[in-house]
Amino acid sequence: MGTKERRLRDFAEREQRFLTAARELIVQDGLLNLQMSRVAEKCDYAVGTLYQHFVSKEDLLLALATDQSQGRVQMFERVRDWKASSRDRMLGFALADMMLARRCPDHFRLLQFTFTEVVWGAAPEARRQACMDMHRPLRQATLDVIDDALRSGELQARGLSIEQICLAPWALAVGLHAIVHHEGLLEQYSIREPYQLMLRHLSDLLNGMDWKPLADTSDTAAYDELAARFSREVMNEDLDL
Amino acid sequence: MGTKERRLRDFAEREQRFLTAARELIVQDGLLNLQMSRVAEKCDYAVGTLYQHFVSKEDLLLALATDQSQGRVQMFERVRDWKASSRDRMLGFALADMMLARRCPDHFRLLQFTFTEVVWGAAPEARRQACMDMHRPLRQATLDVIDDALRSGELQARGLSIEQICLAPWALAVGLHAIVHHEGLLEQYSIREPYQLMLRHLSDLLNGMDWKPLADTSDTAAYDELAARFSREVMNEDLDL
DNA sequence: ATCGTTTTTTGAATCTCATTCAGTATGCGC
DNA sequence: GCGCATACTGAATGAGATTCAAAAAACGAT
Repeated sequence: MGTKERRLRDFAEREQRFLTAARELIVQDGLLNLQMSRVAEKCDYAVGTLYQHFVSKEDLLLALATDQSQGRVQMFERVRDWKASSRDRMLGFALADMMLARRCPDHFRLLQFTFTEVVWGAAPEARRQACMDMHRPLRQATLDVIDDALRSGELQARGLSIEQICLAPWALAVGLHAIVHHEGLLEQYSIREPYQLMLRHLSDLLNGMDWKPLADTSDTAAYDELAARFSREVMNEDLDL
Repeated sequence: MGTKERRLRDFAEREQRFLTAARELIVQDGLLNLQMSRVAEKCDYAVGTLYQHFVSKEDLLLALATDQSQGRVQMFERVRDWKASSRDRMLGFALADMMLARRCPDHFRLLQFTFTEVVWGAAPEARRQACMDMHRPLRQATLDVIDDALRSGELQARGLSIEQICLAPWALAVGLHAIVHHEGLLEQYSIREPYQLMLRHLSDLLNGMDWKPLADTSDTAAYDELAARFSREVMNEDLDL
């Protein structure tokens, strides 16, 4: 019976349309002004139909954040499989985020908001689980690279687990995204290229962890070169720092 | 004319009572369930009176976050003035945050929420400004320590401004707070003592920046010792890691 | 102390959405 | 074409933030 399958496919398709509409509305009017009825209207459906997909607004937001993360996950996996040193791949994760942040800064803002107690706590358990599941490979990619580094001897565990090691670059990245997307903050402190700076700080951190080969972190040309290689070999695109 | 002054004092006092009530309600029922009418009721005032102080819920939340930051600012200033190496003082900032996070984890959750586009963008400009003003000395304390380090030669700028250097530990801290306060996340990855780990990662970062004197970051006893000294000399209290 | 004026407080009414659900339509097997 | 099941609809509901006209309190001059 193919009927049921088609139904399911249609349903999934419609869900995507809702998510796309929501994304567009957020870009247009800001997260602040997102209204459920507008999302439904934009897709020419009644609100009730929208609520067949998402039991609440928080549910929708978390679903959107999860959906948007797909691209990021894929990027991270490509970075993991990149033919580059473990160290360069760690920087590669940061480069991937840089690209993404350029392409759609709203994604990180949404992520920040949905991870807030208010939204996360109000979303249904199933959706939270789905969000975690979506992010698992992203995290795994990072852990894999750390594991590679340990195995190859480029990095010493010094008593830490892979997860514990991972916390450092992870926190650095999360923090930077939060700071960057908090409008008006960085301008005030006259920091122009936060993500470029981020590469350097991450590199300093890796040096501090004694992650071989150690780098001269003040060599800005090296970052440009790495970025160029990254866009060529990972993105097949141009990325101007 | 003392009347006007007294009015102002009373007004400010009442504002504090509203903020305290809000804080208590948040602790009790969670940020999610905070209601303006409850805050007013708890103080035996009508909602309208509450709205004389805060033009919106967002305004109240941001005011609360700002108010709660006072203690943190004072701590940071005490750390800056601590008779310790610039490096230890940087770790001291992290220790101060650790204490605060223990005492009232809600503070960081609230901060995270208010810095979200949705709240920040909906709060009135004046309140945003007040929040920034409150945080300025906090940031300044960090910048001062970095400046000390540069002057004493414990740290080399290597082409970066003080603000740019500051971004690294700042992002690390913000990121860690965000991760820690996102419930259910760390447990999943079996990280038990994130803040303790944080000290080590921060220390690694400082090593990577070549911040003298370089430390053996795997020497956990050293952190305990530092923490003990911190509680004795900065807090005059006991802090168990 | 009394009165007119100004300021503050009040809380019921209003308004804005998110959310629901009784009614309607549509699809499907017979 | 019929009857059942499933999906869709959007007006009605509900929760809670916000407003504002009326009431009360504070003030200050007489």
